[in-house]
Amino acid sequence: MEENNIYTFDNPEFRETYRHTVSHMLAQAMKRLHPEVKLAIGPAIENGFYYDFDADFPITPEVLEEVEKEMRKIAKEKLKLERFELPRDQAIAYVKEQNEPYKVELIEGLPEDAVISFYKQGEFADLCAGPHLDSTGRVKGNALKLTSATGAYWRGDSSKKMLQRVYGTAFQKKEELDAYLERIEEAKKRDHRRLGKELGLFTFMEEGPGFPFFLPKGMVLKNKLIEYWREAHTKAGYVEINTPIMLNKELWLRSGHWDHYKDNMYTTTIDEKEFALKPMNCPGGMLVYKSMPHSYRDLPLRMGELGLVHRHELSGALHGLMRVRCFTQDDAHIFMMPEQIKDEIKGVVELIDQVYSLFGFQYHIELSTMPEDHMGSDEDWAFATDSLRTALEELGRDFVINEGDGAFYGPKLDFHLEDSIGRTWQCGTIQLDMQMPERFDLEYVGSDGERHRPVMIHRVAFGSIERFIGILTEHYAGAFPTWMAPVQVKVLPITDRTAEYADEIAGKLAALGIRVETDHRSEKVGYKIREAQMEKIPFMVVLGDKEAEAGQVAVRNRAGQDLGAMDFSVFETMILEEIETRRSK
RNA sequence: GCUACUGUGGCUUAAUGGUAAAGCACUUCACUCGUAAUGAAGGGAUUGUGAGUUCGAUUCUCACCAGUAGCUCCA
Repeated sequence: MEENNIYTFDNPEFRETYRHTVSHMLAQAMKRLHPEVKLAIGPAIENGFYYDFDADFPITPEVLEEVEKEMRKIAKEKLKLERFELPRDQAIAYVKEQNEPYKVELIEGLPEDAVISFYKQGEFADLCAGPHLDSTGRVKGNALKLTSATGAYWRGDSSKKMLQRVYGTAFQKKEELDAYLERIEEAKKRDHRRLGKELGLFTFMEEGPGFPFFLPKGMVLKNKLIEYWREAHTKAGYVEINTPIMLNKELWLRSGHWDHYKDNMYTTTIDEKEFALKPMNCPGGMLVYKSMPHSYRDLPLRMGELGLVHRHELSGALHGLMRVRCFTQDDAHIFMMPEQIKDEIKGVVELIDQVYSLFGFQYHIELSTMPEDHMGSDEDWAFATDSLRTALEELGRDFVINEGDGAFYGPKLDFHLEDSIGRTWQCGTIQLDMQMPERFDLEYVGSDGERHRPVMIHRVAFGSIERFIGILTEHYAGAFPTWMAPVQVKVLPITDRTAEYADEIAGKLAALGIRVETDHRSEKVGYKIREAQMEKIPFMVVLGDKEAEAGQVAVRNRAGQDLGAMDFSVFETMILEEIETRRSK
């Protein structure tokens, strides 16, 4: 409009500057009310900002409220933000004088010749590279909110002191803040933990923290996903195996897990020998490969396994189905000759894309490179990493690089899906592994009659079936497509006179393999519809005297549309077509 | 694991230093009804577990267990 629109939240840089300034106001307000609190850092983040404090009292919701009030006051004071610079040693002296040890540490981490900038607003000045708004008066006091206070390690290092992090968000208009808070509330309604309970999909018990219990309806989801998985993988030329969930220590020593992953493994002693529950499926797969000789003609050998793995995750990391201590990986190990790597990787990327597309998911790919704790030579890592990168480039796929985040045995491509409140979860992964075949001394006989070492890809598409179900639940807000819906049709007789006819229709549907329930309670049809609706059942079949007489069915879908009375055969064709094509809308 | 918080019938919530209230769900009865809640009656909790303070605790304190938010870590 009259002003240049670079000063609106449509401009990400301005949004960041604005929220960064608000985070300084947060620090200023905190210092005014609690001068003894030490300041750490306070950046703008995705949906707001935070500031880390070292306070010797808990920052409770009451404290947040007071601080928030003070922040509004600071906005009203319209304090000018002024930048000033100091040479490094003077800067250190300055923050020492202010008694801010974390700031001292920050500056000491900067180069000798650095010029250090500060921003001053009223009585408060903070170390900062900027940029900032020119005045706290630009900040809309009633459109800012401190949302929570939690712990966070200094410099993200769990061996360092835990500070208290205050999260907040800020907008230019109160309506924008309200809309944002509303969105968060809406997202909570589709939280898979809540829906999982409401819809009777799965549950957790105190007796098994982090170990999900699947209820009959959740089991349908799991089985339908597996059914689809088998179908897609058979078509893509995979075979399937199954290996034990518990194997002896020697195997885990050999695979390297005992040295690199033991902290996360459940171990036990049987007949004075140590065993471990598998945290990954690969070693079992290696043994299967080794159990028979292989020719180059058999390669690539794509060996799938729905493997149940156990990992002792930290208690604080558990999160519904998204982060559990035992889960089913839709794993596969592909053994091949080095020249087959690129094409195989492309094939897997396309298979994963096909799976995610079925559900209409948005996702992004990350390429994770060599971590500090790793096995194998730098050359092997470079070759493997390059194969992954080239495959993606040839497919024209975008990806981001995640430096040093690979598995200890190889680099990987990770596929990340978004949940209902915008958090991303790693699901699919493709890991190139040049160590495991070496460790297990895997071989194939080449066209030259000589023995050669195969290369291996380790990959998952769903990632964890449990996590995938969690994400699907949020994605569909519990209204699963008909092909996987735990109950596909609910038959609702209007009066007892049509009870028998309802049973007949339900019987016909069941005979077609359709998951059907009948509501025989003596309630009004409106009530029965309401319940079926809340259970998010795709189709309701309402049966009254009219339908019974005409031998028809009156169909209603969960979108609230009354599709009217139709012959059973018409409904049958419609629903079967929807199921067979796995239509998601 | 760390920091903070939470824990009341199946679910959602209320209340109090003097042994718990409501709605939904459930059971029964009546009603036999046309596309998002018919009415009535009834059963069901020793307030996560253990210990302490107290004449008395579900309420206060401590420990443990589980969960929530985030950090660290990860599919």
